[in-house]
Amino acid sequence: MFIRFKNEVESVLKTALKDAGFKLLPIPLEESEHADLATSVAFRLSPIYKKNPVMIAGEIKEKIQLKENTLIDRIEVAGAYINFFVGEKYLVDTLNAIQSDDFESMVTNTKVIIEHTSVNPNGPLHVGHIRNSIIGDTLARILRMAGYDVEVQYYVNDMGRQIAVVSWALEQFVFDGQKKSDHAIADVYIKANQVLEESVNKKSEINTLMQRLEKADRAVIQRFSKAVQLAMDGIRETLNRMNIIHDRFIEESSFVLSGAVKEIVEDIKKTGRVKSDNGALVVDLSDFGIDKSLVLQRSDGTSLYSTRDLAYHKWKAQHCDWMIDVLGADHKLISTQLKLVLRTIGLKQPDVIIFEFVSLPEGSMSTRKGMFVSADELIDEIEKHAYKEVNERRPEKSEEFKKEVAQMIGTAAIRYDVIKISADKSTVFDWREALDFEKQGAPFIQYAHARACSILKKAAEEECDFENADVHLLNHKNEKLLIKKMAYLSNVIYTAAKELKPHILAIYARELADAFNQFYRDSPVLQADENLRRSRLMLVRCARRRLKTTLDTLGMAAPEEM
RNA sequence: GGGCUCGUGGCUUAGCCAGGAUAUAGCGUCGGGCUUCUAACCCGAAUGUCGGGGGUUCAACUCCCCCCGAGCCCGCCA
Repeated sequence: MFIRFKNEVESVLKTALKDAGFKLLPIPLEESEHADLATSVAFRLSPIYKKNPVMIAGEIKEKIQLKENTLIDRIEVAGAYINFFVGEKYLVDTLNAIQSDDFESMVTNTKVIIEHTSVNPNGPLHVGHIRNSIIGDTLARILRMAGYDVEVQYYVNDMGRQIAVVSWALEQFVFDGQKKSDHAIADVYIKANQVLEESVNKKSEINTLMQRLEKADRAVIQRFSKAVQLAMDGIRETLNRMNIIHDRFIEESSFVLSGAVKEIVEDIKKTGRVKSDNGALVVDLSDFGIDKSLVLQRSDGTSLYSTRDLAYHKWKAQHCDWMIDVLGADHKLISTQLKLVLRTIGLKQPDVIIFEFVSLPEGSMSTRKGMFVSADELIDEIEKHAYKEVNERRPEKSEEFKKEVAQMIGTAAIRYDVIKISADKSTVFDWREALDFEKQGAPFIQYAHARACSILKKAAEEECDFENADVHLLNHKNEKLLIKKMAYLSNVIYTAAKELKPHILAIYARELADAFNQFYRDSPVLQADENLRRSRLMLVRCARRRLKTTLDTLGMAAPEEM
């Protein structure tokens, strides 16, 4: 509903500006505590017309003509600001829209392929990787909510050097079948790297494996695929625990086997940018200000990650309208190179979301060195802590209930802590911080939802008929603020989708829960007189829906009781 | 050495791209609130040279330049 209000303000302002004889310029609109929407456009016009901005604001206000059925209730000039306020109609329309499940989606028929996580299958996901997964998954949910047709893909690296090392390692060391398979893979991978670091001969065994693979050697393909499967099974399980969903897993090798990699190398050669450098093929991008040329092919003829990634992106470009990749900060240069190459061969380029690194207090994480905190470890720990919390608060409940709730708030807490931080901030993983349930995180939001559910459950069935609920009775300050906050959701979804910034939804969720808690404190529902009680019940139902939608979009469970 | 990103109360953090009304919130600290729909809640207080310096502007956390600090990257790894 807020979007509609904003559009109306924009539209009447534009007309008023013209009618007052001012030049049209982009109208700055801001939300502030002084108004539902304010503009400082008079300040901008002031130097152009050499006129007092306060006078300009007055002149513009005079010319504003409200249409029928408008959401704008009143307009005030304060200093040089023009302030717009919503009225009762806005509140009524908002509740009606929520009642009829009418979410303003704004996009249709746009196919988006979003790729995220795509971690090498050489070990389990660690706490750095899940930043990628959580950003990607949340964004996918936001885009869907905004009306896009979204397909989420995991690009499986099943033929890089690291996988060659894993497949080699499986034959050198004992694989611990008792362990979760991705963790067991990491064990042998770490050992193999220790050995390889000291032995040149063994390194050449890896090279031989890579060459045989590129030539589609059956036995080698089998070996690699077995190694990849073991790791991927474990990775999928972890993703599943965190409610992270991929629609498709695309194997890197498929682009080599199908000939797509050879094809794209030819495409790129046609641009005249490809040179031979000591037998390797490199692409020159210096005219774009990138001094580092991109290596397409090793001197032994095998392809590289970037080459196969180019083939993958060509395929994606042909199958969607918008590509989004979520990548770690180490991919900044390579993703820029990839985009430029795609551009030179006339293909669509992806929007790349770069997230900065998560490191440990001891330094950066490395699967190869065995320096990491796995996502499984974190989930196990947080669920243990969550269980303790539930057990303290609801000792009377069943074991099953406690476990289920612990699980719901545990993974949500992880997701919230990760998503609330802007992607371009690097962070340091801290156990104490990660397991802290006192802060206003996911459980705070989930608790507001549970409170709403509890009220609704206690109200008798027949009372939940809201045909006759009178919205006009909801005139307490906090009731209005709650409705306004609910009206704002579509705007948050839209902005988060457009700017690819999922963290703003996390912040909104906390504000929405906060607004509900304010209402909860001041407006008793079940004890209120009949008509007021019905109105407030309806408000609770709407709030519950909004909280649930918000939690769903953040990939967090919405417990009815906790 | 070069490139990209970040630097906001003790700690974590929003706002910066599209400059404007007293700089956002959480944790922690201090004080208060459960006979009332779940206190995983609520209310109040203290705490800021928005890394430093210059510049642009009527107006700078926001834009430009320089410096300092941190992270990431800099061809045949991914």
